[in-house]
Amino acid sequence: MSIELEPVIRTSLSKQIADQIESAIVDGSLKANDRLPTEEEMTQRFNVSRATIREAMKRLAAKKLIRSRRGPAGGTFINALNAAELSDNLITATTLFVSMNDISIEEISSTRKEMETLCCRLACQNRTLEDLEKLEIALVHQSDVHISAEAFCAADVNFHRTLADASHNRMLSFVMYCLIESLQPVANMLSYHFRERSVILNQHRRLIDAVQARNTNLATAIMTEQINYLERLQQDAQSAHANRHD
Amino acid sequence: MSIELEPVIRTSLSKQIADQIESAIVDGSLKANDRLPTEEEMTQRFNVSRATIREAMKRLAAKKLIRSRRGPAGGTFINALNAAELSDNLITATTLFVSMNDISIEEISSTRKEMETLCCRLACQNRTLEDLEKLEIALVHQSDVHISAEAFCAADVNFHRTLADASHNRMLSFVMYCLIESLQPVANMLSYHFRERSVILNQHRRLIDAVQARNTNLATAIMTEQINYLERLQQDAQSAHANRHD
DNA sequence: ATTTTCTATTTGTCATACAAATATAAATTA
DNA sequence: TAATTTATATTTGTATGACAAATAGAAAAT
Repeated sequence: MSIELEPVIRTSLSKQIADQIESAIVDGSLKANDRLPTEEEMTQRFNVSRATIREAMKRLAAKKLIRSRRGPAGGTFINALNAAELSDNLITATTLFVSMNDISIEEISSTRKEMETLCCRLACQNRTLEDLEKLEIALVHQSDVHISAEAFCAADVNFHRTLADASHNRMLSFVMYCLIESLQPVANMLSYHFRERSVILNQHRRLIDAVQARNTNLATAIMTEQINYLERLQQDAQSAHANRHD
Repeated sequence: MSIELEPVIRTSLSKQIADQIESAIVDGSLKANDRLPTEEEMTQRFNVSRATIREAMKRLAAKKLIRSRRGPAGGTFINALNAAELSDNLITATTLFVSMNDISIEEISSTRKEMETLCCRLACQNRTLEDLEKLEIALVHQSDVHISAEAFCAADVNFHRTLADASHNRMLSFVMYCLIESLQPVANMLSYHFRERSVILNQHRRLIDAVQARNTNLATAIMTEQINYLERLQQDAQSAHANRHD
């Protein structure tokens, strides 16, 4: 027989259920802090076992779309997602993308350069006194000579995030979080050396001043200088590493 | 008694297991297409029930980190993640971010404008003949007058993605996927009207020609024109909507 | 009035069984 | 012999039932 049979799509029940609920969240029929039915109720509603319901819930929990609590007033609730939580997801995804697809330093670096200079332009335009204060605080933290390499890196991420926030464009901030994190391995490497630390700190000092003065050209120039500097350092480290293996 | 007791952190077992495996993927100890032990083996390895292992697996599956297949040569495998699959995750996150945080049209639009013009610049520099062919095909699909509004939107997303890919910067492509999708509701709205469709199609036509001629200024100008056009349309629609409720 | 205890509810985990898919080996057929 | 079919073992998918742990609110005791 040569009848063309539709290939039966067999998606697991837990995925189907998770997808249904996710759609309901995205299209707004389920709102933040809404409570889902209990697992027991859902077994009846969807006519599947509790194990299946639970697997569906874990799928949603992995995306931070829901949270669960035990007890009488407990249950499963839709999460209100802020930028920090969501960017967590983005960062894992971006990190994996970079490592699994062999994205070159140049690709990351050039994208980041363009976007960070965009942040600088907007920060010069839109920065408030509060933004300047936050940048100063971030720089003070990063300037502490006693902090570990990890702490220096975290402080560096924080400085760049603060700068992104000063653009007063939340969409841009959101996207920047990925990129800042993606170039972090470099900073991680170099922060062991105090000489490189001071170069970075000096650039950040001048960057704040330029943003304060709303000097866009100067600010973008300093940012470009920093990212070029980081790119060069990483390339040097890579070629040194390659030579060791010859 | 006033002893300071460490608050016992009680993370669910399934989350702990999922996190362990995710770390192993991120740090490279688990590579693409590696096979995880069978669920039965993992119950023994982690000393938990199979249900718990399965909940952990579903958490990873939700992030597309693993895939599973039944049967003797089946099992659970680490996924090789390409941009398209990962951007799926990003798009949900971005869509939720935009809807839950009331990100304004201006914020999305200005970010997209900057980044799409960046794509144009790089596309003019780096485009190959293959890229041009792909853009032509994308435009042909979008030009079909018989397609539905949804299909027109999908074709529009495809065109902009193809343009992003023509930049030959995969990091940039990756980030662009979020933004293209974020402005999609607008396109969705206007694609019902054939007059607006033809405006978009005309802009795309000129865009391809400009990229082919490597005319950066012209390409970026057309892109800016399109995004401004979309922004204006959405603002008009919003104010019309607001007036209805006065 | 305050504290303690009880109780009911809900998620978290475990154990076992069977269904469904599927690759490989074995048996059958042309 | 070669191709096809059938059996078999393996692995994930689903169902069921039970109990543990957390916890909010009611009831009881102080």
